[in-house]
Amino acid sequence: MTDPDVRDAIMTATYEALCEKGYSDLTAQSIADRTDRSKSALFYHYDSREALVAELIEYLIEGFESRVAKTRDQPALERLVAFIDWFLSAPDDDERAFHTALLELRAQAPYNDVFRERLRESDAHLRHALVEILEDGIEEGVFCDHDPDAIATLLLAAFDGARIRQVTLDRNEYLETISTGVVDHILADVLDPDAELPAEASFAFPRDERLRNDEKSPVETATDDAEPRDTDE
Amino acid sequence: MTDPDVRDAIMTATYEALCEKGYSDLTAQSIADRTDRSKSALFYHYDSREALVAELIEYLIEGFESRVAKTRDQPALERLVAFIDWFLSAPDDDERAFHTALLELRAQAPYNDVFRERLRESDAHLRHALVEILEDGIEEGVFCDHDPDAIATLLLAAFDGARIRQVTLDRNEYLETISTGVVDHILADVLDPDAELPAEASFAFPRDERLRNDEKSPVETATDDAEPRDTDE
Amino acid sequence: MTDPDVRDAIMTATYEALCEKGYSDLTAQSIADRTDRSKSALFYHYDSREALVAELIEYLIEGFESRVAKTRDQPALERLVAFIDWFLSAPDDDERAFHTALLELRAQAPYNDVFRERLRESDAHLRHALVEILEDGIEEGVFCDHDPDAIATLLLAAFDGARIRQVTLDRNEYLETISTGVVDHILADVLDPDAELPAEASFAFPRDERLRNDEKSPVETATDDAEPRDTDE
Amino acid sequence: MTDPDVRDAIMTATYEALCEKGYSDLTAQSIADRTDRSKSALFYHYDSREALVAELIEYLIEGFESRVAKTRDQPALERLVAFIDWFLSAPDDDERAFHTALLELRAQAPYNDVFRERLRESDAHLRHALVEILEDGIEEGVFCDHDPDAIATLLLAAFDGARIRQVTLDRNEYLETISTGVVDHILADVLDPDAELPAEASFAFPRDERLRNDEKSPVETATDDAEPRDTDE
DNA sequence: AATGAATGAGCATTCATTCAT
DNA sequence: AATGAATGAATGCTCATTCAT
Repeated sequence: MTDPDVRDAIMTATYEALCEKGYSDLTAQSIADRTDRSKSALFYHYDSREALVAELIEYLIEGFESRVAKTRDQPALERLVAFIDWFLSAPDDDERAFHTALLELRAQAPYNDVFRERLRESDAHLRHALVEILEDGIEEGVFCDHDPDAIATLLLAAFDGARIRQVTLDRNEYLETISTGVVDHILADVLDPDAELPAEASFAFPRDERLRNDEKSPVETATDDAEPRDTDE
Repeated sequence: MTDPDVRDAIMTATYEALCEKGYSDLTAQSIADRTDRSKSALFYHYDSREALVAELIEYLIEGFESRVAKTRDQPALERLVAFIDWFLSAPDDDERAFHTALLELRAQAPYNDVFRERLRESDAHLRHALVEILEDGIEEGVFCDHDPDAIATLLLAAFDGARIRQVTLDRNEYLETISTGVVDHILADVLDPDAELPAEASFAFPRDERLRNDEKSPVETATDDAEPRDTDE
Repeated sequence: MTDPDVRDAIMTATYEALCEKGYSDLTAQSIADRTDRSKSALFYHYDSREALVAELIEYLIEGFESRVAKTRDQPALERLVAFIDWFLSAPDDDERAFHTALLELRAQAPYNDVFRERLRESDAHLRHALVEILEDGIEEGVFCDHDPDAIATLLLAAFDGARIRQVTLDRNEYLETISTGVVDHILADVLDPDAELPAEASFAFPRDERLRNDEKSPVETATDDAEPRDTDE
Repeated sequence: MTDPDVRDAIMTATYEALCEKGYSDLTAQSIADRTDRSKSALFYHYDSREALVAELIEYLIEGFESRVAKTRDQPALERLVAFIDWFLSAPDDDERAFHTALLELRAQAPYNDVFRERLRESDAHLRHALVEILEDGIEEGVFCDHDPDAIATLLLAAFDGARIRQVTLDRNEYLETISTGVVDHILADVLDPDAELPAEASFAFPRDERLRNDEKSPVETATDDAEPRDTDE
């Protein structure tokens, strides 16, 4: 199978191209451009453009898992607040671009079994992370007894709905309204009367370090030098 | 301006093509095929494929508005239950196809000013309809005093999040969980202690009659894989 | 046959559209836009777009003839200088646009019998006008005896060559070089030793008054209102 | 950069297609048809149809240059006569087709910066070749002292004007008249009294061997009217 | 492992022209 | 005399994918 370094390189390129172009404008060339390999190399390592993107979802899940793992030693309430924050605070440009592209990807899932399967897996991990927080919180006594699954489902729906509205309508203001609503109407019902939700997260849910594009190397777009295209002799 | 009958015909065709093909596979030809006109006729009436779709959103808003109007004489609680039902009950195949296509459209909004503007308008109408119900309910005394705008925003987020999960992950089960959660955790907080949410809607939120495809005339083309989209885009 | 006023209107519109768009971008619509009639009306009066343009050449010839007629009472040398001036002085923007478009038209002649026939006719008139000047000059004694036909042919070639270079290479400087060369090397040979070519024309070769676009009515191009194209409902 | 053989093949195909179809009927397909490659291959090597044609002009210039180089050892008067002959003798069908197409191209220059730039370059080379002849002639003592630049400009104008009339009006007879006129009225003035212009060229200005279409392989397509363009654009 | 070259299928859009009214 | 609506034919260009090397 593909060398992990090569995989990293291709996945990062795919991620960046996806963020910059969006899914429907994502071309094999635009991925290759962000790589020091050729377009053909992509197809050598992956069967199709679709497979490339499916693999990216997988890659992102792995990243998510390892980041969740890093926070497991924190108290449940802290983790919950960090999670909400991660989901519902106004994104910077890079995050926004990613969510935008991810939404496009999700929108393809109904037509694409492979994507759907990967996204289900991703959903499972996300839900699991939240359920874990809720269960740990019950154990820690900061949550009253409740059905963590059902609450997680409801929370994720609200979070997702917040995001889709923010991204598609360009309305950041919804995020805070929903964040407040979630706390007041949903979390209020599961929080132990003696516990209190921290007003602010004591730590930030970590970013995926593999995808940090440290050096914003702008990809030349005008004259694509991957192809001959000789204008002058 | 285009003859209303022609507009109806084109909009219906656009709607059907969109549902069957999805947005990214929506071609001018696929719309024309569902019309007794030629592809060129489409461009005679509308500037571009994009304009055609933008107009469809407008058309759907008009339909939504007139359907909302029809329910204004109902009591607030009934309307609320009907609204939730409309949003959160398991869709039939046609509805599902529509939601799927609509999600694709929304996913394009970040890249497309025209769509975004239309979708904002659509969002405003949807929110307004919900706010209206909540306000009427306060007046009728079935809701305690609260901020209808904030609650509407929260509800719509939860609804939308439910839908996107159902559609993209093919998980109908989420719908009911979220429906129950919404009622128990959000509506419970705004319902007047003396009032009770009907267990079931006494009327169904009406469908858009203009788009009822009575006769499922399968479009046939030579090499056309008549099957609704399947693999990848 | 078509009412002369209508013909004038259509011909003027054709002329203007041709100048503004060039021949290869000349569309029936662009002509109709410069008319208070519809595109269909054009086809009612003329068989085809080609016929429209062919008729324009005819129309221009008529104009040329009547302008030549106006100068027949002038002395040959004055007429010659005016003619050279008309041909070889730096054109203003409108003239340049016309010459540019006309060149395109001429370039189509090898492929188009109708155009070729009309342009031959036009050439004949032009040559005749020049020959007439030369013959009158011989009679007036300002030219020594020579073959007016041959000289006219040579002069027109030089003029035309000057123009094509000026227009296609955007090199106005060629015009003066050639003008001087024509006078020094060609006209010097036919001028009577006692006669002298005026340094400057005493009158300007007249313009075609029918085509003076007095009011530069800018044609709206963006949203063509000749078609429905309803963007919003 | 594209393999020289491939470039040759594509340029030859472009040349042939241009001659046969003319510029306004020149389609990417018509070029590909004259190649053993696909239409897409064209776009792999060149950015656009326009770039293809621009490159052809470049290619022709290279050819011209190398052919000029081959004649530099001839005496100036011989070269001049060969040059005039090349320009002003009645063309065979292939040459005529080429001049026709080239005229169309030149007619596009005012609208097309890329073409204009290339054609300016081409003009510079042509002028330079003529100036060189005149300068060499002065040095050789066969021309009296004169301004080679001005004379070259005048000659080229006359030549070009002769050609455009011949091509667009289908009047070969003009060529000889102008040829004679040029000799009698222009060259007579610069020729040294002791020198004499050869009545006939001792060698022919060479053809571009790369473009010799040895085997007239008629391109066949299903509905293709194989006949060279005929009616209107 | 990697690539340069090539390709075929696909698609939005334009436009001269027609025709019923 | 005139038009709005409609159309069919045509075309440049894109892109995932293949394959010989």
